Parts: sequence; C-alpha cells; structure tokens
Amino acid sequence: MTTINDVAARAGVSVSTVSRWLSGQPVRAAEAVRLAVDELDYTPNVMAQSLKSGRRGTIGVVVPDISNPFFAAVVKGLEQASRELSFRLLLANSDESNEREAEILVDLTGRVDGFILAPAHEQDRAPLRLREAGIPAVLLDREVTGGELFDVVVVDNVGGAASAARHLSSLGHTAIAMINGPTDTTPGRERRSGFLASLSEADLDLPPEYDLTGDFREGSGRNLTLQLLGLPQPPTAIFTANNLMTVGALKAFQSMRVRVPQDVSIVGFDDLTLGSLLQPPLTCVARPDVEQGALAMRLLLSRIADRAEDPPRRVVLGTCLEVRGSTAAPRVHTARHQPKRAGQQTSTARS
Amino acid sequence: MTTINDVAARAGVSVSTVSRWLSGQPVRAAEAVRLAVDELDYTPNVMAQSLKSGRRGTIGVVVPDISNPFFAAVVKGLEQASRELSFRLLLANSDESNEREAEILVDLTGRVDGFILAPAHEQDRAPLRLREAGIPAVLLDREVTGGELFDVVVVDNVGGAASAARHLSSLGHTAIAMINGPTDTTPGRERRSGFLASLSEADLDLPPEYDLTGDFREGSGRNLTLQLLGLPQPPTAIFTANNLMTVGALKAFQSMRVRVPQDVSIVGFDDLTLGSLLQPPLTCVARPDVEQGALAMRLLLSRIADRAEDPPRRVVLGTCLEVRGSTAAPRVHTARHQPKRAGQQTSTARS
DNA sequence: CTGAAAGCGCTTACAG
DNA sequence: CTGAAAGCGCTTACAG
Repeated sequence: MTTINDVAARAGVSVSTVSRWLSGQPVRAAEAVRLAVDELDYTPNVMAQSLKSGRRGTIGVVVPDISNPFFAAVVKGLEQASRELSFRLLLANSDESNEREAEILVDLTGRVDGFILAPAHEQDRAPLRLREAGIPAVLLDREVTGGELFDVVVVDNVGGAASAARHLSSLGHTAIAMINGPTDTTPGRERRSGFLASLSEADLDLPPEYDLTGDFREGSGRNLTLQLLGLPQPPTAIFTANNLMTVGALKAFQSMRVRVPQDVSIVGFDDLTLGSLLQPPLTCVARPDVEQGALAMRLLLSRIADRAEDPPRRVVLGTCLEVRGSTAAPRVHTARHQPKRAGQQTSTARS
Repeated sequence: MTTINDVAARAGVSVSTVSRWLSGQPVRAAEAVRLAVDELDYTPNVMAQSLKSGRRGTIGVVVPDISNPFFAAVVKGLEQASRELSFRLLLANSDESNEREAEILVDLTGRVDGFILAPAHEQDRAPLRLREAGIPAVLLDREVTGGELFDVVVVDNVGGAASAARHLSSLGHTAIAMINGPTDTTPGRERRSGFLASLSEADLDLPPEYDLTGDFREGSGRNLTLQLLGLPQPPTAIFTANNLMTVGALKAFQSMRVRVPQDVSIVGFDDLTLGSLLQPPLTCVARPDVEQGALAMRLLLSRIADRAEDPPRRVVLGTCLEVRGSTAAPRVHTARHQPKRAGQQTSTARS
C-alpha cells in the first residue's frame, strides 16, 4: 500500500502539499506531485480521509422490500442521483420489520452522512433518534409520527385512492371492497382514508366484511381476495392498495375462475410491469417511482451540503388513474342468486 | 462525540482495556467498562476501527440493472446473507455500461472487503484488476474472459436455452426465431449456443433474419419482435433470452394484435411475476434468484474469512422449463399465405 | 504557497 | 489480565 508519505518523498515536497494538491488547492509543485501520484499509482486511503474529515460520502438507504418493483425502481433513482454528486449507497432491507429497521439504523449510523428511509411503521421510534443525533434524513413514501422535522417525499395517497373509489362508484358499483395495507403505515392509512372519503361522497359505505387489511405482500392479497369471494354477498368491485396485493388478487381470481370485469372489477394502487398486457389490462393508480427516488436523494444531498437549518421540506407527488379493462359496470347486484337468470348470464358471459 | 478515552477515564481503566472489552476479550473490570459505555452511550467510531484493522465490514455489489426484477431478487438474497454475517452492502448500478462499471470498481475499492459483481460485458478488464489487487470477488450471473480465478455463481444457460429449443421443435415448429442478449455477455453467449445446439440436434437452423440480438431491455425485445412480425415469412415461434425482452415481445404482440399461441408461440428465459396470469400463461425457463444471491454472498464471505487460497469455486444452478400456454403446435407453415384456407383458420382461432 | 506538527479515534504488539 | 506507546493514513490550523 503506497501512502501519501511515499508520494511526498518521491515528489520532494511535504505531505501537506500532496494533500492540498489532492483536494484541488493550488500548489507550486503540482506537476511533480501529479507525476509521483501517477508513477506510484497512489490512491488515498478513504478510511483515513473519513476519520479526519468526518465525511463519509455514503448515504444509507433503508427500504421495506427491495424485491418490490416499486422500491427497486426507487433505488434506481436514488443510485443515479447519488452518483451525480459522488455519493454511494449503503443499502439495507428492513423486510417490513421495525426491529430490523432499528438495528439497521444503529448499524449504519457512523458509516453514512445521511439516510433515505421508508419506515416499516408510522410508530417507529428509531428514526426520531436520527434527528436527535443530528443526522440528515429524508423519509420516502412513508412517514413516521412525530417526524414533522424530517424532509419528506411522498405520493398523494389520499387523492389516488379517492380517484379509484370515484371511478368504481361512477361505474355504478355499490358493493365495493378494499384490501388495504397495514394502517400503521402511511400508505395504508392514507389510502384508506382517501378511499373511504370518496365512497361516502357517493353515499356508499364500507361494511366490515368488505374492509380488509393485508400486509402489502402478495400472499395477503390472494388470501383476502379468496375471503371476499367466499362471502354470501361478494363485492362487485375490489380496490387493492398496492402492486403486490393486486398480483395476489389476480391470482386468486384465476384460481377461482372468476372473470374480470364480468364477475368483479378490480383497480389497484401502483401499476404493474405487465399491467397493460393482462387480459383484461389492469386499471390502476399509477405514480412516479424512479423520479421519486431521484428527488428524495437530491433533497437529502442539498440538505447535507448547505447544512442550513432550513425548515423541513415536504414533496407530494401526484398520481394518475389509468382506466383500462379491469373495471366495468357491475351486473345486477344479486344476479348470481337468481337462478331464473342464470341462463341469460351465462350466454352473455360467453358471447 | 464520546470517544474511547472518555469511557476509559470514566471506568478508571486504560483505553487498551476498553478496546479489549469491546472486542469481547476477557477483562477484569468488565462491569465498570460496561457501565461507563452505557452511561456515556458510547459507540465506537467505525472509521477509526477500519483504519486500524483494515476491515471494512462492507461488500460492494455491482449489478447491470437494479430495476430488473431478477437482479432485485438477487440483491434481496445478497442482503439477507450478508446481514447474517454482519456485513453491509454498498450497492451500485452499472446500467449495462462497462465504463460505468470500471468507475464504480475504482470508487468502491478501498471501501469494501470484497465484491459481488455481475459484469456488463465478458471483455471487461476492470474486474481483472480486482484480482491483481488481491480483492476477493465473486462473479454472479455473468463472467469475464480471463477471470478463471474468480469464484463464480451462474445458471445453466446452455441447458436452459436448449430445453426451450427442444420444447419448440418437439411441438413441430421449424420456423423458430431467437431474440438474444448481447453475445459479449455470458448469458447472451451461452443461451445462444445452447439454443443453436439444440436446434441443430433437431436438424433445424437459425437463418440470419431469425437470429436477432437485443440488449436485454424491454425496448429491444419490442422492436426486434416487430421486425420479426414484418418479415415475409414470420417465424411461428420465438425464444426471448431474458425477462425484459420477453415483456417487450409480448407488448409487440399486443400492439400488432398477434395471437399467442395461435399465430406465434413464445418461450422466454426467466419467469415473470405475472407470467402465470397472462392470457395465455407464459411458457418459460425459470431459475432461482434470491437463492443465487444468497449463495454468492456466502461464497464471498467464506472466502474473506478463510483467506485460504483455495482453488476458485464454480457453482452452476439448474433451470426448469415451465410449460404453460404460450407455446403450442404451429399451424401449417405457409397457412397465412394460402387465401383458400383463411376461413378455416379464422374459425379455428375463434372457437 | 509551504512545511512541521498535532491529532482524528482506534488497535495492537510490547513489556510487565 | 493490564497499561504506555506507537502508529493506521490522512487533514488542517499554525507559523512562516
């Protein structure tokens, strides 16, 4: 390992001079230093630099599920934006667990200059300690109670869910169910409230048996959909509150040979890679992902650069309802309970 | 910032003793040290520890595209396995660019104890410098010429592609096309050779107009499929060499209203999240992903732990052909050029 | 612009 | 088991 001392000796200057040259300051023996660095193939020891300067050049990124396509896209945006300003990403997966998240935070603190965090739950206390410790952090996609002092980049969950509810009710649905994420997460809480508000504007309510809570993963979307389908009065439309649960719902439909949108309409929060390729194509609430990551990273890095105690910034990104083929007007509500109409239904369905 | 000196003073011992206690060595004043650490809420400075010990506790991970679901799953496996042994992940996205990859490698060297690398191209020279520098690295999913000394975890590309070709030829297809990835990548080269070998076993060949090369991204899959569809003699079956290009092909089919499998059969390398939900469900060559990541990480960490110069290890994971609905026997080869049979075709297709 | 010197916070032989 | 001391490789006032 060649050190700054070797370079200094070779260039015939002091280590101070080499250090200055490295940091871009004007130096008389610039050429000699450059030559020595080249010949010795010298690279500064990053750990030593960090120890002295206190800068780590690294951002901690904590997401609940890196294999969720939404977060994968977010991480792509984070990586791009961080690269532009010569920062690196220390990535960790909390697996939707607040314990794991807390561990990660203490583990990474001291290795990073700041955090991008999508907390597992809104009640997580661990992120608050970041603020106390004066470590810059921006919350992404999810917030935390008591975290008013954090910079935040989120999506308009309320508006997005409301647009889904409005769409379904305007089609004439009255038996509408929701498969929501945990209400102790920001998306779960906000999508629920937006959906409910929009339903009640249409004078509809959400009976308990239609008001289901999953965990944002595929399995729960599947199981809760099966549960809905088994009801004496199944809903004619379902809103699934994120991409993975939508996938689960679609798989449940397939296994039960339920036809979309003839038997049931579905609208999901989040688009799917193959959403437009499905038969029928999926109606969904789309939103930016890569851009959200890039935005959050720029916000964090500017916060780190100008350590100014500017007031916390809050960015809310818009959603877009993509109306495709998985939603349609309901059939007469109790149709499937009227044997005399069965023939008619069937022929309609097969035409 | 409280330091080891503060703890030593408070506990009434030397810093050596505190340092020993921290590293788990037996110490007489253990209780006093523990108390001081607790009261002072002391956390060792990681940078200082690294500077002295030379250990960084971090693994560099370089993938071509983090938003590709395959690599997202791999990263999930990498993260899990690294966590088990108290290592962290410095993640970077080379964006399929070898220049970017080379930059990343020099940027991360000095910050990590080893690399997990999926090289952009097989001719990349940058990874070889890792070996020269004595930095442990395992190649994942992709290899590099001259990299025989690296540990490697790959999938049986040849066998997987061969099974796809065998499947198509056994269905009776003779006009089979391939949309491959760059042949300067391991998957591109090997999937091509496996596919070709299996075709020639069936006495089939791959004419130039059926032998297309994309870039493993969705856009190229789409464009090349459109190109195939525009041929005077379009193929009756297509093999797409990765998940993203398969998505592109499916979108091309949809936009051209080409019916699968009636008009054309498709088999893709890699399963898709919604693969089984498509209409028809996608026939594909499936393979492990999370497990591949976990395996590669364990290999690397064991290499770092026992710095033993064991001979390089090479792990080849198996694939599994999932026969679903997107492949079927071809219609009579020149059917669409025989107007007299058009009526028959149509009625068959609609039944 | 420059060099000598102190020090960032730790670990690790060394001698007890 | 323990402490004093050297040193990991750098950066940064300090005095010229």
